[in-house]
Amino acid sequence: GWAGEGLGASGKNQRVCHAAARLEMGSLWKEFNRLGTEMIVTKAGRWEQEWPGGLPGLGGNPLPSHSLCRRMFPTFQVKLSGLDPSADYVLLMDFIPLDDKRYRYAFHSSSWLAAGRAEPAAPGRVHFHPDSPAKGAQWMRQIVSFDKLKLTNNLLDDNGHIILNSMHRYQPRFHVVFVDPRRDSERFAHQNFKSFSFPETQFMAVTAYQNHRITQLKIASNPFAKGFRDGDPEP
Amino acid sequence: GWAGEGLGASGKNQRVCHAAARLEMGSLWKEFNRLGTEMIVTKAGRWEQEWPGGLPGLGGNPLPSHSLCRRMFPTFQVKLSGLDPSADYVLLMDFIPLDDKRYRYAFHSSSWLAAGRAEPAAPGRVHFHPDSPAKGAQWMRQIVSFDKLKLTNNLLDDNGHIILNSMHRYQPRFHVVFVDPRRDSERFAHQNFKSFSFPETQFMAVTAYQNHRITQLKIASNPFAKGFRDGDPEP
DNA sequence: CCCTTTTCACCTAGGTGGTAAGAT
DNA sequence: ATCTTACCACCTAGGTGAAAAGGG
Repeated sequence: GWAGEGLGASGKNQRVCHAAARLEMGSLWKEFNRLGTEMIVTKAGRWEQEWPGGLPGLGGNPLPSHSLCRRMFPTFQVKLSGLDPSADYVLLMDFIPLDDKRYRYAFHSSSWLAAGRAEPAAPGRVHFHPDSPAKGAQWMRQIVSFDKLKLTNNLLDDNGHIILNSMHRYQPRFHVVFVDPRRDSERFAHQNFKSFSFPETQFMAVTAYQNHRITQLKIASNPFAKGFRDGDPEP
Repeated sequence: GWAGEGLGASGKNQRVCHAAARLEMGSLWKEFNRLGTEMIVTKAGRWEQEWPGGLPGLGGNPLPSHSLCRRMFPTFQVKLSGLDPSADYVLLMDFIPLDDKRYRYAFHSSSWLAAGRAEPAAPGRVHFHPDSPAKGAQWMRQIVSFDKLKLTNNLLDDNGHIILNSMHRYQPRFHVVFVDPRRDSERFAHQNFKSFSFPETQFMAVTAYQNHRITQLKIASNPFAKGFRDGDPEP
């Protein structure tokens, strides 16, 4: 029989097997997905700002006022339920290649075309939600937002950002991990997490927007892009 | 003898008895303290923004774009050492009245005068550092900054801010609390924390600055007040 | 008179896509 | 030709003390 921590029918720990995640802003994600979501990736963590050959008289590098790496928009946000309110959980995200292709955008037909095999995959990083670890009760209290997550195409990034290849497609994944207090918790690692993938959140990584309708939807829906909106304000 | 968790000579748990905290920006604190540090307290959490009698046609209150409660300047920041890197700690602050007096500022003599007994003390709140709980290693890795801590004179504040009486003197206190994993940890609560008070951080709560030299030092040293600086820039 | 509240211009800090130049 | 980078104006968000208005 199963002793100690109870296991659900799925072979998962009871602390995670009932966990459920609802994607927030689902209609916005679907609107982007219908057009083919694009997410900007840039280089420029701190190291990028070094003077090419060093510059005498200046101690250290002129650090940029803010990191130039880009967040996702829409932001990945979920409403959680089914957690044990008093148990500890870590929440994290990763990004998996949707295929092994490289793409290019055909402007004349306004469509994406496969253009060869994928480049070598970047080191597979994960992004821990900065509030981790926290109790189930706290995670379920309100929407969990991954708005600190940043994307880069810099293979040498040392700021812990998510590294993606431009012109490749990705599927964001979301993981709920129960922090098992048992001494030999490693033995149960495979039972202690539950993962979620929302197909409407898949996207193409780009260094500049290709599809003009994506650009327009970003401008229309991202508050930080308000400066590029034409007249017609809609409240 | 002492069984289980070891206790130091102080009767404190070994996890906290070696903890040490160094106040950051000590010279700036001392400069303020020499003049008599003042900290602004305001009302205006969200509830303050309600329309007096309610306004038809508007769903809910017009929430302010940002809370009007004020942070401390200088910010209370410490560098920690002597923690157990792998143990969990909660860090928090509270504020204790330095005496039972009310004060007024005599402009002619540029000095503070006692002016009667203290008003009833506000409910004694604490401010948990938002990264709590975290491992000793993480707390010790870099300076711990209480820059999210906000002060208010609103006795009915429901945003969890620190409530202080204007024209009263306070001593900030800093507490390191070991998160005891034992079932009966309540029994050891008195052994599991260590507190720190830095005399140079004591201050007078005010609704508007009284001492002009304090105002000038705030303007000179707080980046957010740069707009009020006269010429002479000093890098 | 003393103290508090409100509103404001002016900052810090950082998230947008546009644009032109650069790289391959 | 295609893709990437650097810099920019223009936003959001929010932390300053000044000044005027308000209240006892």
